[in-house]
Amino acid sequence: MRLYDSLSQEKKEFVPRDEGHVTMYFCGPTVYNYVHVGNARPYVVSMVAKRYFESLGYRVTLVENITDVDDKIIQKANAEGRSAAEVGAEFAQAYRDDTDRLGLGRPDVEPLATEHIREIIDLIEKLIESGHAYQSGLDVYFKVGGFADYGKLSKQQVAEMRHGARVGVGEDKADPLDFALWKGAKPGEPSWDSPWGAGRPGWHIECSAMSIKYLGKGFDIHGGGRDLIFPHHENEIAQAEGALGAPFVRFWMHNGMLNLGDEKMSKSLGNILTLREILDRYRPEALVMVFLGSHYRSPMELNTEVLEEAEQQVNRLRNVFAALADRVEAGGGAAPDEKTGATTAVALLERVTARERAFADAMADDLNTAAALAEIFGLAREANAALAAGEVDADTATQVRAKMGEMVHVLGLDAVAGSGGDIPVDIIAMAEERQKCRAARDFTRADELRAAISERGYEVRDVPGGFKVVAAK
RNA sequence: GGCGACGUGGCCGAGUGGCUAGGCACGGGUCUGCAAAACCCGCUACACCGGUUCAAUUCCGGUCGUCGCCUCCA
Repeated sequence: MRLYDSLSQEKKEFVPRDEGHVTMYFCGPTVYNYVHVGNARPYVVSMVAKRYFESLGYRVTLVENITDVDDKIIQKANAEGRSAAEVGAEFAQAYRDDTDRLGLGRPDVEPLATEHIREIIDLIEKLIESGHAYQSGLDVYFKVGGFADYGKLSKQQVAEMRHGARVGVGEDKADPLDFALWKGAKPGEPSWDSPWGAGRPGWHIECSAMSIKYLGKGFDIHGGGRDLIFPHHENEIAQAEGALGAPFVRFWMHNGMLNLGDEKMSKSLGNILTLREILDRYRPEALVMVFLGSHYRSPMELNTEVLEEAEQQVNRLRNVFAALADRVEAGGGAAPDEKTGATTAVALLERVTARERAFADAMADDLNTAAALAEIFGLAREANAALAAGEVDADTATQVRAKMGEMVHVLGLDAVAGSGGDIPVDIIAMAEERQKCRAARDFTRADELRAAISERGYEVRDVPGGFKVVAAK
């Protein structure tokens, strides 16, 4: 496959460092509150990438950190009279709960900064020994001027950056561009013992320390939002390569930002910004669908329109899976056909093969999920058409369903292939009652029953020889 | 000011030097007691101005506009 690397700014052929094993690290959220819906994008991108690599037969180790110590967490804790650890733990769990609802599974490792203080201190010591860092008062800073490649990821000129650089209060840096590796403890702050006294790690160092710990030097893919390119990832490179004396990462993968500026969203729904709120209003797979609909590197709109549209797209895929399942359940062969005859099922399987290939090509081209998704929709139309024509036998339906199931699985849309859950018996009873009314041509009563079923969140459809009840949403 | 991305049909959004993206919405039809689902048909675009080319939405230059980053925001 070919993967875009933000450092070289080009698509490159992706071959893992270790044969058969892909190593990935993504920057997760800082948990000072419920996560913003924007935090869901790198999570979804990384999980889909993992699934894709797995579909190619690779073993994948995906590490995604959770930053549970930083200024905002401390601020919130102090404002609420709680400990920073308590606030961090609460929202780290909320983050896991929220992303769990997306149904994509969990990264292989989700390290917390506070549980890796030892590794962080070790890395800082290495940087001091190699002359890349220095102690100043109770703080330790990285010496940017001593790292020749500084700026290579963000394409910034060090001299230019120096113009606008600010130095915060209480900081005593040799160069305004130097950044904190270790911050001496101030009153009311959580701290850990270190060779430089009690303090806490700077933001960037945890990712260098933890990614190296779990994935080693020169691992395959390091990802996160574009906005992290500078300073976060630039600094990670400086720290890691300064300490390792070797390349840190092989591919830098950055997802585009979400555009939430749509006034309709804020007007009608009151500024939905947290992932939690979105998931309370829309099916999780609809949000995943929205993410898949645009390329991961592109900026993306997120508003009520696109979410509602995605709900429709989810319905469409659900329907075709349900139709295939029904065909399988019905069993038997295809209805004899006048023109196309027995070859139609074969033709459909050929379409499946062609679509699978196009799907694979799209994903192999820098994870083009939008194009891959188009293949699934195309196949949905073809399968529906063949089903409607009665040209699909149960065996073919089984195969088509399995192949489509594999495709939606790679994209993390397993939910659309599911049975949709059991229909409550009383709903079934109402639908049966309705059938009797229809048979008796009591359409008024039949329509009342359908309305009642609809109010319970289900939809009854008349199909040849009976009826079908589906969850409305 | 510096770095980077981007301007596609009613909306979202892929992609390409000449060949239908896809979805949603909309209109017409088939089916149907009604409806839904599904299928068929229609809707055919590429900011603007130059240039290169037999041919540009697709390459090059410029203009206008939008967005992200430029010290701690995915």
